[in-house]
Amino acid sequence: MYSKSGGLDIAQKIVERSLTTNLNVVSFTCLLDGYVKLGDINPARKIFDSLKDRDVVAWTAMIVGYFQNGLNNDAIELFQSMLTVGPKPNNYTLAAMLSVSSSLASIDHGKQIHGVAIRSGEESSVSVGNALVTMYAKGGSIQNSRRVFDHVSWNKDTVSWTSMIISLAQHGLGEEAIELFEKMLAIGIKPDHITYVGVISACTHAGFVEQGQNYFSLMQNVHKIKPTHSHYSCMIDLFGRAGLLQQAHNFIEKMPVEPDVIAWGSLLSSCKVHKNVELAKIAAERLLLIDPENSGAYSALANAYSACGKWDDAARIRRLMKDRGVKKDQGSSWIQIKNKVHVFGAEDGSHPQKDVIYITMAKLWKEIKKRGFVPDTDAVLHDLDEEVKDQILSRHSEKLAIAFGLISTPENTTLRIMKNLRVCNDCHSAIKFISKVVGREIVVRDTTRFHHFKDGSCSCGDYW
DNA sequence: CTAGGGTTAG
Repeated sequence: MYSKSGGLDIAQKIVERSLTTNLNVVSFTCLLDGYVKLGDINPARKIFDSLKDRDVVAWTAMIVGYFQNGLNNDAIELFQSMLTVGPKPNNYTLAAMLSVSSSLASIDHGKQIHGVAIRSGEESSVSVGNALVTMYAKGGSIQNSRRVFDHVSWNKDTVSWTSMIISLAQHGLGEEAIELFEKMLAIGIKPDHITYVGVISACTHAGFVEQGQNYFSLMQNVHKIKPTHSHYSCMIDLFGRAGLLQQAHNFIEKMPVEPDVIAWGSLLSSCKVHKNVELAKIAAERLLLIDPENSGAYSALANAYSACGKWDDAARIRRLMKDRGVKKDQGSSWIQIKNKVHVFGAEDGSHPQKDVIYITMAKLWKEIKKRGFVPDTDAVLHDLDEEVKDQILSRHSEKLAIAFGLISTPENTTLRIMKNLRVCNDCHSAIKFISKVVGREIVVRDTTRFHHFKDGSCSCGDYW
């Protein structure tokens, strides 16, 4: 029965357990956890429901199970019933719930869990502290991350330092991230392979190519960490974003492991930024060999062609993509106003206040163009009239979310926007202007990082 | 038996 899909391990675990303990909560929680690891959440829940004496570990295992299988709402629901009818959450439970919070649209939930952690005296537990640092950073407040890191009295370990370094890097504070890494080394905390992913990526986003290379050597020679695919990809990204495409290409061709999707994807996106069609073709072809379903490869390749006006080639790629049935993910942005999350797609006409939103955006669009903003019509993938392109750009989801935020909040309020994809070039430039025109701070969360727009510039220093 | 940190892209 357990012979397939790794089930043998579970069976073995149970047998071992039942030899050393009585066959009760512990063994069943072990079984529950086994199902969770296989992604079989329903049988896991059945076991949980059938348990008579659920202890804190069983509750936590079930909550974690939901989280790891992407079922945030179920995790939250179960945690809430744990608070009323279950045992007191421990540091494992709270750390897991903070991870759940990190992936939500609003920071409020995370703050509530922080409150629970303080009241139960778990704030200074390492795992809770680490999760707090990440939760606040992903929620947009790097200040709060730093506050936890610096002022909560706790025994910080490698994960703590790594979390803070990565958080700083994601907020465009590459120099501070590197400073912190140096401090970490100075006081004798050992970096591990993930620390180095963060450090090299910090160098990448700060444009420190040479320093990134030095750290890559340090990692191998001093800390004896063997580079993984992640590190090689980080290095390609380091060269590529800096525009050193030849170096990036050399690196990928001669690195000692087979380049993966991320490696080629990274090179491809750099080719797009620096408009190198020839290399983009090579990268995209190699990428599609490994992963023919990769919508990003088609889009990026089409994008590279569009960027230099090769419309026919761009159209050919889009057709190929369609023929192969590969779907492009739709971009969407959302903003929380009071207790409601408002979601926008590109050219979204579904919001009840769409008219006011469009009018607001049109006004802003005019105003920022007057101040020198030039729409990046190259970013539009089709061969259309400039005027139509212009309108498509002005209705990207993040711009609509911002327009809505502006009319729904008092002056000077910081706007916090979330987006499911990377912010496009045009939006990035437009939002800089908007922040200046309306005198507001606008924080936009990408899939992976933060942009703090203020007074006409962005924290990423346009290096993202 | 339960926990915390990750690089590309759309």
